[in-house]
Amino acid sequence: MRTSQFFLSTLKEAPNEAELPSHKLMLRAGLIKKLGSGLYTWMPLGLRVLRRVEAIVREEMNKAGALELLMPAVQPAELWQESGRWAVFGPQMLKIKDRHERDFCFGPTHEEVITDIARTEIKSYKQLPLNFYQIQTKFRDEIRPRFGVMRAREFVMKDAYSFDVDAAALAKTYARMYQAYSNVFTRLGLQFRAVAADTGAIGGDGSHEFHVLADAGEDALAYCPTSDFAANVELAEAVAPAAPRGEPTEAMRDIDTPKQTTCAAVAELMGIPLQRTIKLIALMAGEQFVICLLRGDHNLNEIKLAKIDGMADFRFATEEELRAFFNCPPGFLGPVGIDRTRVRLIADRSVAAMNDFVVGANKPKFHIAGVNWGRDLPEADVVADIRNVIPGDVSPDGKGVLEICRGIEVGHIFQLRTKYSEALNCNYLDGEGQLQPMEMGCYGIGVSRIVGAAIEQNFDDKGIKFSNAMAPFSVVIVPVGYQRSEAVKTAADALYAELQTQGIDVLLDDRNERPGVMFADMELIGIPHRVTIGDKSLAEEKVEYVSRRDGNTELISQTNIVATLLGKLAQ
RNA sequence: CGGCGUGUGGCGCAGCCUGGUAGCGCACUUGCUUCGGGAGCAAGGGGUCGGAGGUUCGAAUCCUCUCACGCCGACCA
Repeated sequence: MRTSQFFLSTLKEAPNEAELPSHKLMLRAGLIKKLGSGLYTWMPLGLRVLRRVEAIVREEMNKAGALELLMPAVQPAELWQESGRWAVFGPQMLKIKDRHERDFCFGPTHEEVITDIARTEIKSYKQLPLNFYQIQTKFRDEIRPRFGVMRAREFVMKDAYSFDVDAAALAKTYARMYQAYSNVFTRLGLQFRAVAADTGAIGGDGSHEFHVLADAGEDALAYCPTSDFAANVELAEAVAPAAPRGEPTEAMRDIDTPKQTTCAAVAELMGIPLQRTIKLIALMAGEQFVICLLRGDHNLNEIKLAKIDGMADFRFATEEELRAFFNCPPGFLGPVGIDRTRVRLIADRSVAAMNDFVVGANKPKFHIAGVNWGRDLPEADVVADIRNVIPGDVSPDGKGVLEICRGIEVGHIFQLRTKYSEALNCNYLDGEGQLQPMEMGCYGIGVSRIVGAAIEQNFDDKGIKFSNAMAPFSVVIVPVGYQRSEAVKTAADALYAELQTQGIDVLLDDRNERPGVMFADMELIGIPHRVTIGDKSLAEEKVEYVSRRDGNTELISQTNIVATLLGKLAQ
């Protein structure tokens, strides 16, 4: 492609709607253009990137035995009413009516449609297993669209749905998808991690999220650098302290804390580590007043808490409820001297193992130090893991210490089991002629989100650094003086033609621009390999090669440049 | 949904407080010069100031309503 025949629209300044580097760069490079909140046009340059991601996803899905189809983006309400999700999905679903006032939605996902296909098409175990996928535009009316294509309302997703005869067969399909996903992200040249994800009501170890590692990620991940453990922070187990609780060594005493209403402030005043303080969180579970105790440096994990018996439906106590129970303002609350018949006390495992700790005194402007279980207050009613892990915690697999990083979720694989097949009567006949619900799995990849995530992970002050696999063009030829020097024009045209016959996606910048403009544009849009052709080096029958990724420059003879580029692209 | 903020040529902004000819940089067009890191000079084109209503002799500017967009939040005392 010649730039004179293409459409480039680069900007020096980013529109101020963008916050994240990737979002700014995508707008500046002219990859996308915003139409409305969460709605983006993929401009010709950006579409080339999107298509390359799609192509890799498609190849790996096909290789894993999945079959591509394409379902309607608009779906009738009846199917969703049948599965019960018409009401459940809520305002995230864009609902529309046709001219007959019949209800439809713009598909936020396709479980219902695919299950309908399966239940009418698949009758026998002999037809299984099957795995269908599509690359489709979805619409989810996000509460707050942001970060450009990373959290858009309309987006491109690859979604696959598998059907197996039983759980064991599903597990095999699942493992194959796990491998396919790893292949996709590896081929795209991304740093990623597969992490165990929350399986919600279905349970089991049947779900993994694939995250591209980036500081701007919306999810916090806990991982162990010395093993392969990785999990969403909400899900990672905080291992119980190995050492037994120490004996009391201090006497209980009041501490004057006139203004210290937080653990951190109290610890600072006393000159002690935050780890010796305990914070109290008051909740209501139905009519039951509940107190949770956490170490000062820990945070409550509501997902873990909700899994404790009787805590499925809890809420935070109001300030009135707090005052009614403690007769004390927030900021000085503690578990000592309270009426334990009226409260359920849940202690985190780390709290249960503490001695000589500091808590609120239940009177304004005072805390108590030197507090000990058994001696100063009865043991907790429940001891459980109710906190988020923090860096430095022991890894649940015992093979090291946890680190926390941030990630952008770009893939999610899930063993649905029979949730939808039972709801929608999606059954097959087994070898004994018995009707069985199909075992389903679903597997998503955020195709358009990947483009944003990849840029978030690979950019510098000049612009985007695309990998060979994702770049809109693999090589750009920048002739210096294309319109003035016959030698330059001849050499550039010859190289351009040769690279094209080699099947390389090459861009020839034949604009009558100054070199600086061409360099800056090509760096901004992230073409990984640049060949500069000018009179000076041509005199020695050489051209200049520059790598966008590391900035290295080499002078290469004209006879070797094609081979050199082929080598770079094969890496 | 709640809080805050922003809407002025394609992009980035000033002007608004204190009402009186709509401005700057980038981009765009033409000419000349320049030509290996976002050129210089000169001459141009392009804006119902988000929309509606109101106050006023006069509104980008003041008032009311509305729409769009953005940021933060929806949690721990």
